[in-house]
Amino acid sequence: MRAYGMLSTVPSTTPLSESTLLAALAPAGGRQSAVGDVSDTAVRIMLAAADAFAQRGFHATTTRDIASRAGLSPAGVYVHFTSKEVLLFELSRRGHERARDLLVEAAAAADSPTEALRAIIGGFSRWHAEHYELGRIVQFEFRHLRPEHRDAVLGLRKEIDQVVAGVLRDGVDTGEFAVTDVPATALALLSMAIDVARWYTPDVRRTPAAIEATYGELAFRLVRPGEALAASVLS
Amino acid sequence: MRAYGMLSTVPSTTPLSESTLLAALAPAGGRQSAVGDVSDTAVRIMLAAADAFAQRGFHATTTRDIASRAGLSPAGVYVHFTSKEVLLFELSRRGHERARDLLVEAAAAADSPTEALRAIIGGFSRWHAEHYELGRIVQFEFRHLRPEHRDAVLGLRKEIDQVVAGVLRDGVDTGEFAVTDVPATALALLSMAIDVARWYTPDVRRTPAAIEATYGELAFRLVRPGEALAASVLS
DNA sequence: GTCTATATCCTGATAGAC
DNA sequence: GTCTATCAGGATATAGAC
Repeated sequence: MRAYGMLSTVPSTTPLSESTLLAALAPAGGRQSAVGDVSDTAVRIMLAAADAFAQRGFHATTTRDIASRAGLSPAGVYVHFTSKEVLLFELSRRGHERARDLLVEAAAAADSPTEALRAIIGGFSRWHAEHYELGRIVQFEFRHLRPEHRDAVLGLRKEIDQVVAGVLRDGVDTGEFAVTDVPATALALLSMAIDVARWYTPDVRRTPAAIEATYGELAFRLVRPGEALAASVLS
Repeated sequence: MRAYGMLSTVPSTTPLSESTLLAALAPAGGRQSAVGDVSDTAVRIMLAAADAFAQRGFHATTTRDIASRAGLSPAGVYVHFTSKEVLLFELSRRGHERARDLLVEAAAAADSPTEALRAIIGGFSRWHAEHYELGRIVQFEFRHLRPEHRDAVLGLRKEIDQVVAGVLRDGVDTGEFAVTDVPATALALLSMAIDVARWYTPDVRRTPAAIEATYGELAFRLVRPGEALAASVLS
């Protein structure tokens, strides 16, 4: 994410425009089944669970719910996932990985910290709208993971933090940004994007594309230098 | 919230510095019992439920959990609240009312839109840290309310939105702010503050007071005019 | 790999004594 | 207003036939 322009053959908008939950679960180059190395039935179960978890929450969702949405008997789920919590973990892990990949790719493809910031915060916000179901699971069902699974996901969350903080530091170095507290600003930027998953529904008037543009712009406003500082940089 | 300076005898920091969950549940002038018109036992139950709901979520909390934390038998709860969901509603309603009151008072006590914005976003953020338990219930357990209770709370949420949007419009009118999309900016500002309840715990290094200062400052950065616009206002 | 059937335990809420 | 005891149903997960 520091080598701006080096990977610019990867257009930053392509990975951000996928619109199905299935796409959000799939790794970038997956091919064998729809989602990497798992069976189609397992994918059907994950999609059913994602739907239910996002709609009602982890603990309000029953294994019978998931099974019947996936067209299976209650017992059929356990051939593919050893427990309901493991199913949550799989969704959470894949969702975090996908979100992180989007950020890393968008940052790498940008030609400047300003472009990178717009791309990552705009793209992250759009992702939380387009995939608001998976986004809710990733962001709001986290605490229902068992400790070992929580720890695994925490590592991915730190990577996401680091992408944002890295772009901010780069922009401070080039003078494009004036940020007094990089970790706090990174956190606030992520908060704006994460919260999209809370309020967004397909009924809402704003489109994911509009959200991308608006939040990319708001992100830049939050870090741009003020009048005095801008003047000193320009002189 | 438009009569800046009219209520400046009410210091804006007083309502923001209360630090117990009990204080967050109490209406500003309540006196009879600790929390308005309800019995001490009902308050004990609400505190126990708030603790449990914030820690584990509504559906993962059992009525036996709540009862034992409140020092009651499982049946004892039902004398004071007719169902677990009604208990959630009471917490949610009181929490929303308290948060709204803080915003309204902080906005009214400020001498300018700039001060008002710092006070409401800083104060709202601080509230979500100091009362992160009630904050989580208010912000993240909302969907587990029954439809009629959700509707009641939705009205309060709209009032909160309106306070923020009103301050933004006032600042645009005076030229202190340059905001292209008031509803979107109000939403993003609220997102920053709301998300504090998700990540804050007492273990975290930032204090609620530091969060208030940081987020008040970030809020202003998001709306301040750019160089060109600032110059035209000053000339 | 999927089913039917079921074990085992837990859930929200209530009945009725004190 | 609080208790003990309990209802009636639902929860996750497993056993064993096909």
